[in-house]
Amino acid sequence: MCARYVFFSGKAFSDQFGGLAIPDLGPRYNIAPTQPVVAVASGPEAKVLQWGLVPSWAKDPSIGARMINARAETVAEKPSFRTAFKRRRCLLPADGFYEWVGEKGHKQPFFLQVEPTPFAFAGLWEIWEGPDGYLETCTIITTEANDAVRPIHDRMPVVIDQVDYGQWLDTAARPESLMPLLAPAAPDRVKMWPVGKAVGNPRIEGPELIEAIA
DNA sequence: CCAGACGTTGTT
DNA sequence: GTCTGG
DNA sequence: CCAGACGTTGTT
DNA sequence: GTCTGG
Repeated sequence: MCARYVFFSGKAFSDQFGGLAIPDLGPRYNIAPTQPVVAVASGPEAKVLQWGLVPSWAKDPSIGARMINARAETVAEKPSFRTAFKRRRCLLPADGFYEWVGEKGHKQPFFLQVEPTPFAFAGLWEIWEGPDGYLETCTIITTEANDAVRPIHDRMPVVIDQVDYGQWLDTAARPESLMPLLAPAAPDRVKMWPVGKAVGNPRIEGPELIEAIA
């Protein structure tokens, strides 16, 4: 899964979009569900979205906290995601993410990167209309882990390559043509190392969170 | 027909 | 133990 | 994912 | 909003 990630700066990512202005929320070393995140939607258009997709039909937006990931294998069919998969795909820029290994009480966090950085997660976004206005939210698509990640986890976030940004954000793209983009990244692009347990607390933030430990 | 679900992950 | 919030 | 709450009434 | 279960 992908439930915590890192995004240092919009500058390098902006260059990948020919200078598109990216909102500055960072640098962030511990982005957690329900928090605001940077995304690029079709256009391309940069947006700030709340992490945790709230379907348009939801009665209560609290469901978003449990919709932080969508499975690539079923995203085109699931009622919560299929509308966004057809019409509201996005890219979520990132410099890395975290996974935890081991049993509760003894979990060891790892920091993982997919080179070259920054990279972009495949995401979906949605609009929810509540009594106090509109809420725009998003989710990160996951797929099976590649050989590099599998030793620590069986799922990983989908990374869209720069060459495929246009296709992923093309509102006219046929859903079938998008499925090949939802494959795991090549194993040799993944770098990972163990980090301190402080990252577990979503209120702790800072570059020391991604420093390798012995 | 209406009522109720609609999700992922990890763990057991 | 389980659910909610970040 | 982990951290933190998990409840009501009355009073200040 | 749409689908499934009763």
